[in-house]
Amino acid sequence: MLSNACQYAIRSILYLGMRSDEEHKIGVKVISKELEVPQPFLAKLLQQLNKSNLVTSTKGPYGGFYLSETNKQHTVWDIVSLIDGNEKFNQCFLGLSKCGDDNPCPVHFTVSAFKQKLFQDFKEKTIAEFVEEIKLKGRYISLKSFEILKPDSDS
Amino acid sequence: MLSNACQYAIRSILYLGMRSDEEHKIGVKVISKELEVPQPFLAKLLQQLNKSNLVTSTKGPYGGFYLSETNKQHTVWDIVSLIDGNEKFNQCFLGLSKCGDDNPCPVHFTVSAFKQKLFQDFKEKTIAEFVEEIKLKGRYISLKSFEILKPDSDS
DNA sequence: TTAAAACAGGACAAAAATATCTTTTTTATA
DNA sequence: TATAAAAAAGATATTTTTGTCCTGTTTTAA
Ligand code: FES
Ligand code: FES
Repeated sequence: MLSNACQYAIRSILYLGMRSDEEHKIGVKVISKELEVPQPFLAKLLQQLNKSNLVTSTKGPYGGFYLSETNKQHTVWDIVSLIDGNEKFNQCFLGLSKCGDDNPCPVHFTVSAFKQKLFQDFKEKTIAEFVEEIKLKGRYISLKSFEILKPDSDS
Repeated sequence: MLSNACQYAIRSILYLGMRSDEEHKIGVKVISKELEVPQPFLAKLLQQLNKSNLVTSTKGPYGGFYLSETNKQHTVWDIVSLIDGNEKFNQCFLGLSKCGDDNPCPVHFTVSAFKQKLFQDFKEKTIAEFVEEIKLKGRYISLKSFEILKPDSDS
């Protein structure tokens, strides 16, 4: 449903939301290892995210990526629409040119409710809120290193 | 979510379910025009579907594709798993290697319920039942030619 | 001042998905 | 039996997505 690029982007941003701030920047190398994402590909992605103000970066020794408070006020939807385009959740599941209650395809009513819900979730919840929930309820964004993102594993 | 190929396949089969039987076969040319799907690509697809017994075909003049009664007893899931593989609805929305209630990603519980539901729908309902519903409730599988698939438009 | 660390940017490469073309086989029927 | 219509099959082409490589630029600690 989402492209690899988009999945990488979301996970990276959530990761940065969990682990970084202006005093603790994280380099591409670390992020790509932790999340098991191809490094050069991720580098490109982060560039793009940086340009669109979804992440912040600084160069030089001790440089790296982090989420500023402003960055954290963005939503997952901002990521999706940047990477995968903003028609992602308007499209018909069977590829018809128009999706709507007035000309529903055979699975429209099964799919539609869900799309709405997910869309809202993505559009309303800020990154900050997602991060909060991850910390609280324990969600995973990497399988490699379970512990780093479990609740209570952080200071 | 589904590949183009898979969407084409589902729509073609539903179309055949609506309009064809052993006495009324339909050629690739017609199907591709009606559904607005690239012809040679569809031809390949139908070959594949034929091999897997999801559609039936005969060569020669007055030949074409149709759904036998056996074909109609298959499910949409059979199509999806053939074309897109049977992991399609087991995969994590964010691309994590394992998807499950025990190690949920941040959107797992939003997505999971839906996936279950759609999966069931696709797995339980036969093509015949889908076709029935299309006829009864009026569902679209092509936008180009609305009328051909609306209820009451057929004999 | 300098060297290393890190991001930035452009060009390139590989793989997968999508689409097309050409030839062969089958078959109804004139 | 010849012919034409249609699918089957295999080879090829295009596009998109994904991934890599190399060189440059900025920053900063020593
Ligand atoms: S019309 Fe197909 S999902 Fe809405
Ligand atoms: S773990 Fe991500 S969708 Fe289930």
